[in-house]
Amino acid sequence: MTKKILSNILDDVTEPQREAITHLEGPLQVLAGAGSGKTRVITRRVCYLIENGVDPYNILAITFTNKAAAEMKERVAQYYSHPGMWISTFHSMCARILRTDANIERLGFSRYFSIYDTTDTLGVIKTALKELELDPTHWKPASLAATISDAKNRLVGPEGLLKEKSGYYHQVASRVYEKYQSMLRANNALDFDDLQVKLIQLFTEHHDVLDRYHEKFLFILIDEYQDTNFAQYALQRLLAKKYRNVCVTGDPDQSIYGWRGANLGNILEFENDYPDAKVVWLEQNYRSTKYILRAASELIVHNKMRKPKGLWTENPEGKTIPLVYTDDERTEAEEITSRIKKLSEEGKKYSEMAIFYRTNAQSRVLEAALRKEGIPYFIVGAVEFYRRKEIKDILSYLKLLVNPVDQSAFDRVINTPPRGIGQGSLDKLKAWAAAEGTKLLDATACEIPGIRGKVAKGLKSFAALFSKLNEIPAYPVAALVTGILTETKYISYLEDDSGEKTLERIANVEELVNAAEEYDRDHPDGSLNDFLERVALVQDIDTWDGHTEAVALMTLHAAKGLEFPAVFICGLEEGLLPHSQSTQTESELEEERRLLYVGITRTKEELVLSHVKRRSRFGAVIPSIPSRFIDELPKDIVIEEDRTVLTTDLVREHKLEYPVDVEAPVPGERVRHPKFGIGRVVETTGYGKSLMAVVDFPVGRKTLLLEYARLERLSGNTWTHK
DNA sequence: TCACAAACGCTTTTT
DNA sequence: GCGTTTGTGA
Repeated sequence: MTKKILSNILDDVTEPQREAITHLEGPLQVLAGAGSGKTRVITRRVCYLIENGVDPYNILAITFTNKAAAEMKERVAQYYSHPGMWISTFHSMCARILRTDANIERLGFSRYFSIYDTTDTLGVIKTALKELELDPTHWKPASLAATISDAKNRLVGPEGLLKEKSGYYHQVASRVYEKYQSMLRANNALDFDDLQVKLIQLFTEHHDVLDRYHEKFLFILIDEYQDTNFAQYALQRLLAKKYRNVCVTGDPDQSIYGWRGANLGNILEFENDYPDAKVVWLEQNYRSTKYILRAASELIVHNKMRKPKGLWTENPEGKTIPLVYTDDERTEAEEITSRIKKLSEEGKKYSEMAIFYRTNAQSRVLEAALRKEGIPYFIVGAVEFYRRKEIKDILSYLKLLVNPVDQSAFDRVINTPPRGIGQGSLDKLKAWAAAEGTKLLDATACEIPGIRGKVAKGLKSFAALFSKLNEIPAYPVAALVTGILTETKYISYLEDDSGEKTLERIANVEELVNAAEEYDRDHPDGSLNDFLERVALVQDIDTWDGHTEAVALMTLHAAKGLEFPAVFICGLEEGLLPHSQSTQTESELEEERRLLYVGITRTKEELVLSHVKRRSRFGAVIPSIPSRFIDELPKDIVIEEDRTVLTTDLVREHKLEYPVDVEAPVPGERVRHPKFGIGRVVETTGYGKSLMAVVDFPVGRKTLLLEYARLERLSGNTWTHK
């Protein structure tokens, strides 16, 4: 029996794959080219470990998405049941360890901590700014959030931030950072980054805990290692320190999360960290046709910072790659749609096709075109379900029940549905609670000086509501959610709003009840806490099962790790791909190139690229320049199909509906911007409403739409733009 | 306090 | 061009 499985595992693999699968102890690095059977190698290796007597309980596998984790579980289960084996993302693993064995209590939090998403984080930062009496129009909460997140991912604290960077901005950022952290602590909440930071802190400060996990995770596998950031790298080093049985897999050419702190160096320097590491290269591609692979390879060799590799395939040559050129994004969408229809008529399923784009904003037009033709589609990462207002409202009630000091959740529900409690009364309540040392939640049941009448009644009703909700058991979750809906009359609150979204909102709330029911069914020994944690850590991609009979629409980032027989990549234009915000440094540009590389290599058989002559952006029409990456693709297999009707002259002669009434600044001219200060104009593009200027400011290079940017001319007269 | 309108700022990618 | 924030009046 055992023999049979073993032969199964090694039956259909190539020599390099076998080497990786059968490597038992010591560090291992698998450099796996796109489509080289990496997932198969990882799952087979897990099986092989179990086969050789390793207890699944002692294996930790880290994947990039929950979806990938679920798939791996399923695949391993074909061979073995794997009780006790951990397959999860970094973030889920961190949350899970922190909540176990009173671990997080050692760091001064309770195990009922809330996990804050981007929206919650932004809210806390805004409150922090208010308390520090800083102007949020000048100190952008989003930018501060990014600075803080970046620091955390490098394991730099507020003091560290102050030390490493001079300048007023970082002084302020450091203060906000500190305030933000103390507020999170008061709320018993961790943000996404904290999950990792706190676990590292726990491991560093409490060696007994780390020792325990050394003995548990004897074998560690980390996938998509090229996209790990410094904190994740530190976790890897800590966890693998004792037994060094760490296997990392990845492809430097597919590193696309540099902007999120991912460090390509982690994968490039694995051999320095572990000089005795076995290195296996997987270079045979099983996914794509020869043409597709050649297009991808010829593109990626333009990256200078890279280890060269020779990806090859025995697959057939395949079809050439059309590069469709149309007038605008609408005709582009129509062209794609009609090709999808044609493929469908030829027998391809909709679920075998995907459209990739650089920015989410591009999905709207595509969606409209698909809907018009009645083609089913699924958008990965539209407005994420769990980030919607109505869903966050209900979840906030749940969060507050689990974690009564969660102020973010409190702020959200105190007047939702409306109870006549406005900002003024809320401030009074908070001040009083702080002075009395009372919990905010308890304060709602108290007599507050200065609060009478309608507001006092509203507070009382909230207190009564909450004690009622507290009587409902926390599990099953679905019953509690239904209880909240009934007691708060949430549905009729939604119905009071006569807007167009009302029906959709109600449907969403019902969907949440379904999700809770599903959770209860799948997790008989679950808990509300666990449900909330899963919800907080869902990724867009997780909600897509891949079996639905629909065309998949997603960003190039979301496409990582997937494959489709037919792929459309649209918007191959300067400013979009590469994106205008990512062309300042060579490494940013190389990441953009890798992004297109990832997109191309998702394709099995048919690839269609497209770009347009002019595109709407910020509501204005802007002429587009073909992406520089187009020139880097092999001309004999990437064939342009010009479907444009408008001539360039028509565009130039302003036959379009917008007027030309903006006087352009001249390159070299000095200008002042209300936020960025004084800068020098580098170049101008477009005309009329779409006139833009590229300006170098002390804070960096910015592209500004002149109609909106309040640019002031420093030399000579002020020009007017109406 | 809340509803509505006007102004604003903005889009890169996400755990 | 849109969703969010801010300002105004009842």
